[in-house]
Amino acid sequence: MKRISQREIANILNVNVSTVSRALRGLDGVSSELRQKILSLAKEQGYRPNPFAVSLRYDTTRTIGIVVPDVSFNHYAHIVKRIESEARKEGYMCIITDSDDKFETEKNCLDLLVNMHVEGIIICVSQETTDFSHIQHLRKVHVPVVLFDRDADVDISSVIINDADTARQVTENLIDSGAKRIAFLGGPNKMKQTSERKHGYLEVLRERNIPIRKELVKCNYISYNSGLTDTLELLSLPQPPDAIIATHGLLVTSAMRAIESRGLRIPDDIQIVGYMSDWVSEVASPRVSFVEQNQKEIGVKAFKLLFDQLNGDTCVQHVIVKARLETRESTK
Amino acid sequence: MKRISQREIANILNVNVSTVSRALRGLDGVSSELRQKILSLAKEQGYRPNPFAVSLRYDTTRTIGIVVPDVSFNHYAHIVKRIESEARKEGYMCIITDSDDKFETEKNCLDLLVNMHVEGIIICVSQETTDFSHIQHLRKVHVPVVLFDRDADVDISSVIINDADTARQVTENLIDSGAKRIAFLGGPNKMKQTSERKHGYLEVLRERNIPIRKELVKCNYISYNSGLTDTLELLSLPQPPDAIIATHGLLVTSAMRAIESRGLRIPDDIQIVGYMSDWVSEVASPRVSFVEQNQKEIGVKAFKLLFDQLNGDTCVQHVIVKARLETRESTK
DNA sequence: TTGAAAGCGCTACCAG
DNA sequence: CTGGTAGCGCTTTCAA
Repeated sequence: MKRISQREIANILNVNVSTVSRALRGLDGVSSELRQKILSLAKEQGYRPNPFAVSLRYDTTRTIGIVVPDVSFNHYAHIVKRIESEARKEGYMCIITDSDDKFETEKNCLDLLVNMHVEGIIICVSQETTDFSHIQHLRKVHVPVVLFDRDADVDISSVIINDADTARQVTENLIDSGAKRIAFLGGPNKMKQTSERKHGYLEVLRERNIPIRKELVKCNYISYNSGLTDTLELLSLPQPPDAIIATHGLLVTSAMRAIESRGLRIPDDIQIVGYMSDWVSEVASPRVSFVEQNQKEIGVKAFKLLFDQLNGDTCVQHVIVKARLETRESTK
Repeated sequence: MKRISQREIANILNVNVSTVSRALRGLDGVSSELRQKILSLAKEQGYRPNPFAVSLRYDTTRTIGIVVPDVSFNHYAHIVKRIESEARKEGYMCIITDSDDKFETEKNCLDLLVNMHVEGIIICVSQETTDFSHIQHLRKVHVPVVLFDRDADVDISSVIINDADTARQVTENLIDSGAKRIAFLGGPNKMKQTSERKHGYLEVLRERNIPIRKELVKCNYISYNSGLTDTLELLSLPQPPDAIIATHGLLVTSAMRAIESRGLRIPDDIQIVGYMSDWVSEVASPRVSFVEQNQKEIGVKAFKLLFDQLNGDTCVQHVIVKARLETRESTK
């Protein structure tokens, strides 16, 4: 019981394939009785158009590619899920790839996607990515690209949150609740996301005349282990921090473990605020005050930007999705 | 700068496409100098084979479909990620769909996948699914299927964990640590996964001569809210439970919230064990004793089962991935 | 060693 | 209203 094709339907009914094609697509030029016969046979035999033949014919794949540092990470999983559903509404399929937050793997992902002839790509670059030439190359071969979550000073459309601004909110909030020595736990300094957030943090410290102590700023590779190590170092300082800002979910959870391992209480001994998803904040105990990033909107906007480009819009757009601090129990 | 095709290469070099095709694929029958010319031109022009033409030609799509109740849920995200990487090793692409844990959406997902002419499908059915005819239908149209995580008494290959056995381990462990009134928080009774786990739980109670109190067994729709409601009801009983077994991540976290809202302490006032991913257990506080489900192995085995079928193996296999209790801080 | 032609499933165009 | 045909990019078979 193989799948039936238009040609086979045509043969059975002794008509031409082109007639079958028209009938199946509801085009004019087929008598209604013949159309009925064709449609009912197609239905009976479970006819499904072959999308590969259609793609080949139209030279269009109706497929887009997604690259994320880790699909199983809550934040990205939610964004990807939303991009998918938006894409499907417009008849696009998604190919999802995982760069493992590594530059080399990211290049492989893009290569795979280009091989698959995707019509566009939505990507959150790896934390290692400082050279964007592989992405800019995509535009040369006419593959529209949208960056999200992490962008850079390149001429490519992007969707990010108001990074510096949220860091300001967080820092001010901590100061207002009595924190004197706020530590900053970020990603690599070369990531614009990190530098922006750090900038917001430093700005507020300056405004409030709080001395900036660079031993309280830890910007290293983002991973659970480095978060653990960095936090333990912070807690071992002669004057340890009484608050921590962590710019990534992994850094939040690892920092909390480090704090716990030292027998300190949150928020009494030390406060913590993280950039993390609401759901993870809710699971943690105490619930973590967090920067709500609205993954749904990021997903929607990212697809929209790509969709516009797919439809011929050539201007580069930078969308800022407003994120805001949500206080829970890890701050005073 | 359009993508270049074999024909164009052939035209430029004044040779035939078939020669180009052979050269590009490294087949015999091309002089090495001509092959060199072809390869270098292809490279220079960034030639990429059109996978749609190849698929059409071979009548094979090298694509498989995945259906899960919620891609953004940690447990499934990890399994999907693993299936993807296994599939890629064998040259298969994955189309990932999300049934939202609903029967109707699940049918739509399958329809979409069949339309895309996937060569096989790996699916975790929704909690609403009791009728498996839509899945059995797939076999009629020669689309191999593998169930995972949740199976049923149907003649389809599957990968699940040792459900009843893990429930036994959990129950025994709780009894040994002094629990007298163990509640069971499960999914719908019609789900085999639930009934198996419940069976293990009840069996141990009988063996240990512990009276079975049916008000301690709550098997309803799986959701955060129902978990909350059910747990609050449990805690309001004249003789509330001193331990809870929760068979789904959502039920674990909601139960913990309910417990917290009543001002009870874990594990002193009430113990809890959950079927959840290690990562979520690690984030929670106290760390939750959990049934380690080894998502990687589930993913690997699920793809292997499908791959075997794709290669002509017709026998139905049921694989049991050994899960085991990992005790943390939520039990004594 | 190279070329020519057919065909995968579908659609578009032109003819009857 | 219906049929015939060419062609999307690729591979395969047969012929030169």
